[in-house]
Amino acid sequence: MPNILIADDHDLVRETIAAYLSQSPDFKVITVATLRDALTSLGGELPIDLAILDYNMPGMDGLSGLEAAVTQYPISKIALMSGVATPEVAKEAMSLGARGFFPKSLSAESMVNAIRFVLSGEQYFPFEFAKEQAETSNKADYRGLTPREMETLLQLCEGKSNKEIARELGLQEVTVKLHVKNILTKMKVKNRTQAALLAREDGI
Amino acid sequence: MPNILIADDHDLVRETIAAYLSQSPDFKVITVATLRDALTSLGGELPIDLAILDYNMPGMDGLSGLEAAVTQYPISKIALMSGVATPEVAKEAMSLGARGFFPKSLSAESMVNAIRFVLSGEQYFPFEFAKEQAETSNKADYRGLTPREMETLLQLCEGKSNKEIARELGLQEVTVKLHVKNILTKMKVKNRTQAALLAREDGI
DNA sequence: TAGGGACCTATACCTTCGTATAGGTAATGC
DNA sequence: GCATTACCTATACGAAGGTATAGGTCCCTA
Repeated sequence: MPNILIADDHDLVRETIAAYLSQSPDFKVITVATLRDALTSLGGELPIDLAILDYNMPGMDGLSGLEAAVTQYPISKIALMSGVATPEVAKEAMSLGARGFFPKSLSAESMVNAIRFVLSGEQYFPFEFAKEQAETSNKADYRGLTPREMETLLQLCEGKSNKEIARELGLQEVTVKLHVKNILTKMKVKNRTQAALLAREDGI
Repeated sequence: MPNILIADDHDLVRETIAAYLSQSPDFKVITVATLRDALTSLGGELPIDLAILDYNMPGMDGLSGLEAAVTQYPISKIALMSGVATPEVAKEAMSLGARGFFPKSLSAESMVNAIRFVLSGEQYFPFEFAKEQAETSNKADYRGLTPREMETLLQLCEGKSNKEIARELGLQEVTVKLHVKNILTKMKVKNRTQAALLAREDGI
């Protein structure tokens, strides 16, 4: 009977998922709330077949927590779970050696199927997720910005000055100023700081 | 038998919570994924005793979604659920008429208890949650800023100009400039935009 | 082929920001 | 008492940001 480790700092999420999985009599579920505890469990007596780590969890520090788990315990299958991570993060995780990526938008039913899939040795990466993200974020026409304005906004979000942006994009400073002005108008904000803040809130 | 509505856009979270709650034979659980659907259900045939709305969900738009639900369906009890919301948001929700606030850090067991509590007519607001947040954020000595600099930084994070900040804090503009300069130095950034961005990343 | 949109540049002007230097008050602690 | 620290203000100046107007090229489409 395969042992599954669920690591998520939200008790509610962790316990309900565990409870749901436990309905299937063919796997045993262990739960922890931090990366530290996850690593301890992976190194413990009980052999863990699959560890599902939450992307946002104390100790994860982006993907470095996942990397640590993958390198330290190559025998166990390590998967990432997240409600907020982008497809880029998911791909990065897979290339680091994760065996699966479970978005929280997955149905409970699909989750169980995906787990069986990974346990059988396959990699699970839902492409609908990648597509969905691409469609919803659709950065091309965020607030009606033109492509060039979008590039400028991205630089703005790094806190760069007009001069730096100009150098980066191969433009004159005046041109950057024009783009910035248009961005402010379209975003209905009063200055570059507010634009950067708002864009970040909207996930760029 | 009380009817409970769970509204959360993450299928995995929603369905597992529903599945967990359904283990208790004394309530019936309905689930939806958007505020729109939640409002439809609240206005439907089946009387909803308690609706639990996720704070981050299509249509919520901060707390205005909650407010809409509370005002349109005052007979049903409306509660808010979130994994990220601050105590301030929770308090605001309660003052808008929410009957409960469920952080996702709640254990599944506590969740059930809290639901019963709210169904019995009480308000549920976990104070440990508020305390925990207050301790972890410890805004007092963020990056060695003095109290006055901290106030200035907060204003900075709203994207305000020096003049606006001066008016807000009852200072001369020069004084604000001084505070801003010190903030930039202490935070090791080059301009106000980067300071605002960094402070936001650090959760203010 | 005429118009419209995205794009780039230029000149000019005013505002805001950031830095430097200097001087003053009040509270705290050795 | 004296040093330290936070705090506030002042003058001044160069750098950066934001607005306005105008003119140019490309490319797409009616």
